[in-house]
Amino acid sequence: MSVRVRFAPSPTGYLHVGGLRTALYNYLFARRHGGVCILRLEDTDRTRLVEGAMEKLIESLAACGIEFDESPLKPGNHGPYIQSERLDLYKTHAEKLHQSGKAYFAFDTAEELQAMRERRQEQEGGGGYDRKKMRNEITLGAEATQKLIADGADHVLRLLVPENDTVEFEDVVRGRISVRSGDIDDQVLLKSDGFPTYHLANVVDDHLMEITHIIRGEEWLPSTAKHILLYDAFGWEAPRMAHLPLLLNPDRSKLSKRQGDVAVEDYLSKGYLPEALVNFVALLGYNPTGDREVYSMQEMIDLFDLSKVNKAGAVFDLQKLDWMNFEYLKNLDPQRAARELMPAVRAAGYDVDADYVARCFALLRERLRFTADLLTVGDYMFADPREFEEKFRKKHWKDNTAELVQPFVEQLRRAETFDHESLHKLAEAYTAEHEIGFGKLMNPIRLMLTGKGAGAGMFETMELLGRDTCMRRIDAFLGSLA
RNA sequence: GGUCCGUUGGUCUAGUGGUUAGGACACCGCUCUUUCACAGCGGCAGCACGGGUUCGAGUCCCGUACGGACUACCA
Repeated sequence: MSVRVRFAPSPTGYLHVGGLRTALYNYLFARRHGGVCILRLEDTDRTRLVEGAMEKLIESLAACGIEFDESPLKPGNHGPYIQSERLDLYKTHAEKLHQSGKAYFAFDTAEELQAMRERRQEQEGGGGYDRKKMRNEITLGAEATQKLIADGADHVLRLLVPENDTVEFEDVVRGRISVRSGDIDDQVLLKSDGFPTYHLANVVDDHLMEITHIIRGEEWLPSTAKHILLYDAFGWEAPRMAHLPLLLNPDRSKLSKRQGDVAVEDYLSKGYLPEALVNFVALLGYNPTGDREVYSMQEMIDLFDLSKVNKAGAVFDLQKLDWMNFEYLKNLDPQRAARELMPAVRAAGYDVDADYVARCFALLRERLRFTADLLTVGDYMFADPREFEEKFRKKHWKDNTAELVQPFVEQLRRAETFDHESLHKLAEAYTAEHEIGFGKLMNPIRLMLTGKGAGAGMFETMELLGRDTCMRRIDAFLGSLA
């Protein structure tokens, strides 16, 4: 049987980084095994609909290189792929469950349920839905139940959980898990608005869509027993389960908005490269080899092994993300960087072309954290410096510096060629002749040309800037001293 | 409270009975050097605890502690 997996987010309006990892593992697993990866939208909560959420989700996923074989935008043979368009399916399956005596109707109000919970908490130290004491098909009988429904009473359908049973299943990452059925609540399957709950919709869809492996976050582990019960009730075989460890805040609680960014789009708009984010997130709770950190998508696919996924949650460490991003930044194609930078370059009013920006990026990339830093870290590549760092100036510009540098400046003005190699030779000859250290000459030049004490090699910088710009800046600086 | 799950340096991890417990981030130091970076080299630091099983346990079993998730007509 060929592998079919799905990523099934609810449309909250953004893609959570934890969701990104879940989607990624599903994608990797499918690709690794020549299977199919499906995107299904779980929008059964009508109170939490967000406009345009699906498009955003798909966009973020696509930006990270995750594409689906079947999705709402690319239907296959198992559609529809949006749960709100599958209501009839849930209804007919719920009916089957009711007819076979595996589920029953209930009429309790929210207040009654609340009161019941408080009572059980106090008197019995907890417990789920008390089916023998509440208003439902079991206490009321079939006839009264039918009449109530016919009269239009609000009702839900609940799963009749067997009393003395043990639910067991094998999780790919956690091994055998077993739960006593007595500890499982009579879960609501159909809500009073006619929509299914997650549990029903999920099970019905996974079966109908012929999902072979459910790969999802650990927060679903406690619900899985309920789902197994549902598969049993339908007489279906359950897919293989794999519950991924949670992504954690630094304080080891579940990764949340309160403690930082959780949306993929937040990271992308801050300038993290999607490849880096994906690589980073892939290694949270998993490492295919243990002695490497950087993997291309193809390598991750080739090496992916679900059984190697860790059991413990992993802290989302921004410092390591930064490092990972830098690893990708160092190898980023300068032309691509330039392309992404051009709008900002134009907006800043700099009259340079993409090729120049690309060369600047190649020169300065090792001093950037994000691509966009080029415009600040390397501002002097685009405009003459207006300010000169006081500390650097004090340290490298002494009373006799102008005098010492003057002849070299004239050599620069007349130099036959202005490429970095000949400039380097020129400077070497000059410092040798005047018996001064290299820094004595180059630091003042750096100051005059860039205004700051941090930057790429001076000769490469000068070559890129060009002679006219260099001389203009030097003359301006020297002129301002008088 | 109950149920379930987890626990290798500060963080991410490799490790499936015999290793001087490996790698990475961060941190510290050194080297390189025209600045800042990069790079290279070195250092700090770990198997939660207690019992078993075994000739031998980070690895297997039990317990304890700690942590987390779940406990909705949300997903």
